[in-house]
Amino acid sequence: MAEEDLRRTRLEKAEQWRVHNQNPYPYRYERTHMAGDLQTKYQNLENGQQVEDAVSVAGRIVARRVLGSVAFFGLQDDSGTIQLYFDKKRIRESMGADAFKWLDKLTDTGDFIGAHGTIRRTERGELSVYVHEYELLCKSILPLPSEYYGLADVQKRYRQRYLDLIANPGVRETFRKRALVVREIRRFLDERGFLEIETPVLQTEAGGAAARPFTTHHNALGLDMFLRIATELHLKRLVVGGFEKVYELGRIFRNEGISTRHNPEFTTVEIYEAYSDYFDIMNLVETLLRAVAQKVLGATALVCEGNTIDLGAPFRRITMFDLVAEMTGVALAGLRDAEKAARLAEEVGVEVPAGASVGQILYQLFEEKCETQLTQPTFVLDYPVEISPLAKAHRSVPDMVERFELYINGRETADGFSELNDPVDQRARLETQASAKAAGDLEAHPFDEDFVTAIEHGLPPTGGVGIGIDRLVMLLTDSPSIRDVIAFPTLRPEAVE
RNA sequence: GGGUCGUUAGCUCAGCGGUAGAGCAGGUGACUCUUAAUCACUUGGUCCAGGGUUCGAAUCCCUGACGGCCCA
Repeated sequence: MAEEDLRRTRLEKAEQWRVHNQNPYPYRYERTHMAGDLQTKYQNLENGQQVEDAVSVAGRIVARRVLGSVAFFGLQDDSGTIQLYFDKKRIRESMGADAFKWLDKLTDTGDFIGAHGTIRRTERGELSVYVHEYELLCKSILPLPSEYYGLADVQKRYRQRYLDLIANPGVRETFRKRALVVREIRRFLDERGFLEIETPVLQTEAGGAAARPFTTHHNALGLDMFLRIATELHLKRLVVGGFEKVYELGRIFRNEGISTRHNPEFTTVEIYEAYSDYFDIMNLVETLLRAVAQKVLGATALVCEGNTIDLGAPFRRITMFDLVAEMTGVALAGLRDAEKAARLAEEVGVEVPAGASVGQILYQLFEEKCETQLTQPTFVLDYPVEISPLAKAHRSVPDMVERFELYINGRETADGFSELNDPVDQRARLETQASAKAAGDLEAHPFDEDFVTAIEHGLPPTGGVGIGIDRLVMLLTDSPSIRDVIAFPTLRPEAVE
């Protein structure tokens, strides 16, 4: 039947309720119990047994089976499902002659209903509310996806996520876990004395990461502005200002392609701690991830994409030099001759652009040959200075900085460093970035004078890290696409006629 | 951005050059313990859009839209 006809049929049913003096859109319902709690409470009730405990439940009708003088409805609420058992005789006695007929003729799956009755487990073992009285709470006028097949159309799942949530069990669970992850991270940090401070989303310079920003415009100021691509530069200003432990968990925006691992808006938590270096921060991250997994999954081992991943064991820590040497056989440590490094890279099949430095070649080897193979949690240490303009120079290795990235299941999950607090070095690094930007590098960092000024006032020794919440949730829920962990992922609008 | 696959009833899908189909949902009727209830009858289509080839196109070709997957 055409959608228009289905809608009309249901609108007529709504009208019939009005004719019978029932508002199909009433204002409230006095619910006493949740479906999931009842399932737990009466799990030992035997088939065919009933108790006289009075309950009122409310939710969406997700299944309907009317057998003539008896009816079974599946009711879904936020906590789970429970069956409603209607007996024509009983409904007639408590609600009048036509009440059972209305139930049969004027309700559909998708409607919301409230039901008051007693508890009974049917002969066939389904826990039910044996209904005395029911009340329509909302007449829906569009049909639900198939109860049996669920909703498979990927586009529809993302564009009409509410249908996905109703029809596909597991989707709700993913978003529930996401909320737990966020809550646990905040609890973990708050408990350790970190302060969450919100920093601007609208900025006149979008810095703190190598990425292209979204642009927007402030009308009253007549000013083009950018959406933030990181929270780093403002959080460090707060450390300059004397907040020694700060973090922000929130949305950032990067104007880049969309893939199973990238959404233009995504969530990170950035954490800064004064008087710490990147080793302290690695310890913090390791403890944090373990605590989150324990809270959300009840375990520190998990399975993602068929890989068993152990967050309980100490995370491996290895320098990028050593890792590249181990996985590709190319040993670049101590090498200063870029041309020789390029030849070594090409021998293992990695093409490097002309003029690339040893550091850039190292990083390229790492990206192409190592990254995706890091299944178990691995901190990769010490990055080339060229690609890390906000990290502090390495205390013992020239041309490198004290930076780590955490890889889990082949995906970058966290990025942290001993923060650069030498103002002269910081100014020079950003000047280099600004020249690259002027020369056409769209992802180069902009020069942020105000930030450099803050650093000139003195940033104590500080360690910091950013953790990708979306990727962490993907890991913990075994979701293959970032769209599975973002309720409303970015999609092109459908064509309008 | 490139390659590739997909888009047919409200949902899930078949049909792949000769009158658009099935199951579920919907409608009518039967049925007092169903579980994808069952049984009978039945309504429902811009076959993503536009162009082309053909006596004839959901089907073949081209262009476009949106999406999945792989690659960058």
